[in-house]
Amino acid sequence: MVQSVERAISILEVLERSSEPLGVTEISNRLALHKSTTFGLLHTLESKGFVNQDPENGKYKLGLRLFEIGENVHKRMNLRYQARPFLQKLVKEFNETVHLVVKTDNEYVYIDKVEGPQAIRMYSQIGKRALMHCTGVGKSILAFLSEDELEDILNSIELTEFTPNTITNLTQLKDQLVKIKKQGYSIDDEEIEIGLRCVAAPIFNHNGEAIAAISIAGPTTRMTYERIAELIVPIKETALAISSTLGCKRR
Amino acid sequence: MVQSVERAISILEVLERSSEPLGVTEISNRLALHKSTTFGLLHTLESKGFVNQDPENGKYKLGLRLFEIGENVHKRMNLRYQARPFLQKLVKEFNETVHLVVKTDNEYVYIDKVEGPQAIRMYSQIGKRALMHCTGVGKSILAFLSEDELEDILNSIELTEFTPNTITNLTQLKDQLVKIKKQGYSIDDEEIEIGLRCVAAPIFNHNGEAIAAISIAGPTTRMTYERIAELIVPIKETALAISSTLGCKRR
DNA sequence: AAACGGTGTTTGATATTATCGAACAATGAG
DNA sequence: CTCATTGTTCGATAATATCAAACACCGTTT
Repeated sequence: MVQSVERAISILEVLERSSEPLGVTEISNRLALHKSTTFGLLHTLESKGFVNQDPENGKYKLGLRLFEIGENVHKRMNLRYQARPFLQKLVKEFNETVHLVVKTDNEYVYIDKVEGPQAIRMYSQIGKRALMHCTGVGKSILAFLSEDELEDILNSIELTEFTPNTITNLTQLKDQLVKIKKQGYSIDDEEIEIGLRCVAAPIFNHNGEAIAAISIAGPTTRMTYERIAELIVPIKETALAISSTLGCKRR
Repeated sequence: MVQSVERAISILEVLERSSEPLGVTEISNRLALHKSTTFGLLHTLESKGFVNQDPENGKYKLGLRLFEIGENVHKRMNLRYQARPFLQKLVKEFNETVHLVVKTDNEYVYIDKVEGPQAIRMYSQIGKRALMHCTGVGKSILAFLSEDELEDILNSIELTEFTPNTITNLTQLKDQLVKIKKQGYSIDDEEIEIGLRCVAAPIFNHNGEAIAAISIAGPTTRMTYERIAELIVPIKETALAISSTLGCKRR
């Protein structure tokens, strides 16, 4: 491990967590570094555009170059761009927030969303992780993993309870995953948050592997069971359409 | 300057430029580094999620963490999120591609776009720079800069000719900027690319400073002068609406 | 106006680390 | 099985990053 690089990245992370720009001394205090060490690291990061210093008050913030590289990372994933029109079509048709989650290693990350026009919406943040055992998208990907992969994941996550509806029993979760695999979609029935319900379906790549999922979510006042029933076919169709763009042969 | 940090960032940039994952040896060759040096740097970057190694073939690519931080940078700018619904409304209404460009230091960067449904569209890349003298967004921000700021920028850019319509004469450009300021919008009339026309308007922050711009662009076959005339009021209104969300008092 | 406190910035000695040479492990091709 | 290439490891040391000390700058207080 290269300590200097670790320190530089720690500086980026401090700035990421901070809601406002920070000065050399403040960053040094937070990371227990000498001021001149911090200054040298910042100078290097600044020369590459990773941070910017406000000439007015000398404080530092994250630079646009990170956005450029980050956007490049995202474009590389290909999925968000191809999926975007499909998400927009769903929102247009059903007026509820639609999410796209991608599976990476052992994490599921929200990489896009198109919000519905309603004032009451599901809150989520692009770039943040999706929980696997108690979200529609999480369960719909889990259901299509190989048994080995599923075991690995189930051995590594905690079935934390968020609401009385959260599935915290492993056997019950597995049973539900079997059902989800059979029906081709999953429902989050107030499992992560009381008052929030969604329906989700998995997206497959050209090898037929579940690599992502989409969901339509909303408050239970609108997301009634009747409404959910109406959404099943469209969300499955949309997930399949996206899968097709990824080269997946129709199942 | 901290050499190790420079090297680590150079690795990220090599991976950014590469269309496919790269191995340790390849990265070392491109950066003239020793393999074990490169390996140490990659190991550190990987531990922080900045790169990932494909266990199948040992090759490295940019990691999702960069996307997370990059998205955070972007959210910090506030603009893209608040502007997005306005852009979507314009696209819905006029069926042409809409762009959002933000001004940072002496650069203008595309930070969002909503593409119209038409097959023939203006090509642009999020995160890339917008030219200042020959794009609608560029000119519409230039027109509202302070004289000092404008002089600095005009002294630093080259009025490169892209088409016979590109303004390459400084006096002519200044004259047009005066006109743009008066009318509150700008037009790119096949100045950056033959066959491409757009109308743009500036966005102001709470201090009344032009910090961004939006544009509607399309091929001249659809973007006729009649069409342009129809778009002026809506794009100015939209830019003003976005400015209002940023706290700008109506001018 | 001067003093004070705090921050950003600079410089050079040296403590510490990053580098690299050598070697090994792993893998795919022949 | 052999060979070539790449990824990975390890430790000596060359080179760098670190930090102590000091300075420049700026806003606040007296």
